[in-house]
Amino acid sequence: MPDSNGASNFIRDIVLADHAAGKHGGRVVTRFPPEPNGYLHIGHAKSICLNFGLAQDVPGGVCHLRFDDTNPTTENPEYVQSIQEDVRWLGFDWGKNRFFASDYFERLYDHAERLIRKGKAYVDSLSADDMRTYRGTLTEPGTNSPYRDRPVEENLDLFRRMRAGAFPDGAHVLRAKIDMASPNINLRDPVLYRIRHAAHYRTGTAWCIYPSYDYAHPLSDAIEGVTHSVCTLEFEDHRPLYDWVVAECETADRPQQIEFARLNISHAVMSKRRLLELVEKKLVAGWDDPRLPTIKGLRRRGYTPEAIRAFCDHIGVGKRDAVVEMQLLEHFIREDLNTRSPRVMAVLKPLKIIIDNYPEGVTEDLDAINNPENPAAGTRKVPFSRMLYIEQDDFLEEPPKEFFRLAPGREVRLRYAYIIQCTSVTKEPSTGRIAELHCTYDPETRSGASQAQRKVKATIHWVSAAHAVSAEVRLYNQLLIADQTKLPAGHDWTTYLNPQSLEVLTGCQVEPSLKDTSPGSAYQFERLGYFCADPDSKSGSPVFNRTVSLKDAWAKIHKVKGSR
RNA sequence: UGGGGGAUCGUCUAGCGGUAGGACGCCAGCCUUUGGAGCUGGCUACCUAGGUUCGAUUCCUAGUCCCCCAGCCA
Repeated sequence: MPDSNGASNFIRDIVLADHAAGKHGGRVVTRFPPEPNGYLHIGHAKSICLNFGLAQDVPGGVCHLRFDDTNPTTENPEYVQSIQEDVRWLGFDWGKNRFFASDYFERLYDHAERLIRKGKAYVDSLSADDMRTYRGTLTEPGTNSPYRDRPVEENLDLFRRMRAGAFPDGAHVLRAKIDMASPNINLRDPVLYRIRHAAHYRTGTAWCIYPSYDYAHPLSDAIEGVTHSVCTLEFEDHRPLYDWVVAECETADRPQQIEFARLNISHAVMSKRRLLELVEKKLVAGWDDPRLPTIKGLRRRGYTPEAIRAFCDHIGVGKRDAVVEMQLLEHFIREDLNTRSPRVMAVLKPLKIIIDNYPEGVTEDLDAINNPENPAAGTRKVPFSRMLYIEQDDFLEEPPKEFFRLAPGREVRLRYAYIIQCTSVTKEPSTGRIAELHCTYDPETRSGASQAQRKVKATIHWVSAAHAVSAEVRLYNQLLIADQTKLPAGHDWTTYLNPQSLEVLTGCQVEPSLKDTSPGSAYQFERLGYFCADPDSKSGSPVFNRTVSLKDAWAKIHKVKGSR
């Protein structure tokens, strides 16, 4: 069923059909089940939008937030905290339905003993290496472990002693007794429990055996009454095992696993392993570095939850591997910010100009439109005075044919102000670099005045030198790698990172209205792009992160396109 | 050469028996107190080969290619 934009969501179709047919008694319960071993990224956003969206699609639908914390060595409370913040920030609410797989450890254990009694699970004492050998290969069947036929009582005794801490790590595991000859390797007696003498961030040292994903996940779903358990494609092979666990444990609820294709974004580092490596090697400032596609990184860049949700809605939910272009994500943040972000003037690389015929000590407050797309945003006053800054790129001493901005003798309009003419160029004696420009202005050309309609070939932005606020601007690129899916074997992927991923511009001049900007708010700097006042900046002066440039703005500026 | 999935514009994605639509992107033009935004027009696709059919992207058959699986990770 196509949504407003035409993107498909086959899982929604299934859920809607099940709901209409009265399956599961008409209940719809989904869950977002992150392992708290890292920060959430845009790929998780797809899953979050999907699962919470499904619950919203039917009356009475609910979506749980469940932490799949069955591996004590990788998980910690910081991640739990950040995950919750991000889900909320994205605009979703799990209400009272926050769960932890670790809360089910006792019940999971009970079910395991029952499986043993049913003869459906056994304690294996093979080493990890031997177990691998016995498992066979993709093309050859496995072999039964010599421990496979241990009597139930011995299994029970061993398993209880495993729990009691009688054995070191790796001495034994609990395995499901299914079929060592199955063509599906996941069914060749998968491990249900392993011994790990490690402290868990929630259960401490209460346990030294921990359930595996394949055992804990389906059971946790069933315990919570989840009806539709949505996961990614790589778990398709696990579905028979998922169903086996649910069936053999004879739970009241029988959840259904449905798989979809995970999100890939071109040129973005999306694997948790790599993100963690970037953070740990301090190649980025942290999980919230604006160069990362983490939710927190996107937030610092000025991405809005609305834009991310619209993006997730647009890309659809299917089963084919797909790589979405970064430009599509950027399109959605532009579209969103275009309607809501105020336009302001800022000069990233200042060039001082002096209006020689403008009186000294005089300041005019000129009216500027806050958002042409939204008249309700109103206007603001921008101070104008004798000494101004313009963008270095807006002046060329020897302009080529196609350059229509300021040059010696040339006229140009200052946005919301006057038409000025460049009369002379002053250079630094030592370096020969341009120090400042002298200009004259035409008083009749002020906005609204008699000559205001006079046409000139270009309009440029500016700020008053005496009133401007000095700011730091950080131009972030995404961290690029050559091809995230086809990294040559044996290469250190970090060598593929974009070396120009961060450019810090100090001494930028922004209009005074930005002096006390609220953290996290986004602006459109005229012609320069969208910028977000860094939500977490500790600096005294304003710091702006580039959200995304105006569409192709940089390329066009440098192309010095011809007349308009 | 085992099993499980998947193949429609450059990219995502509709159509599921009547010869392909949308979005991103790109190109051209219009407009503009910035070249942004907006507007107009254009661009390129049904994996291959057979078959069924008046007619197939849609059905059948055989291939091809891509992805996933041999953690006591999730």
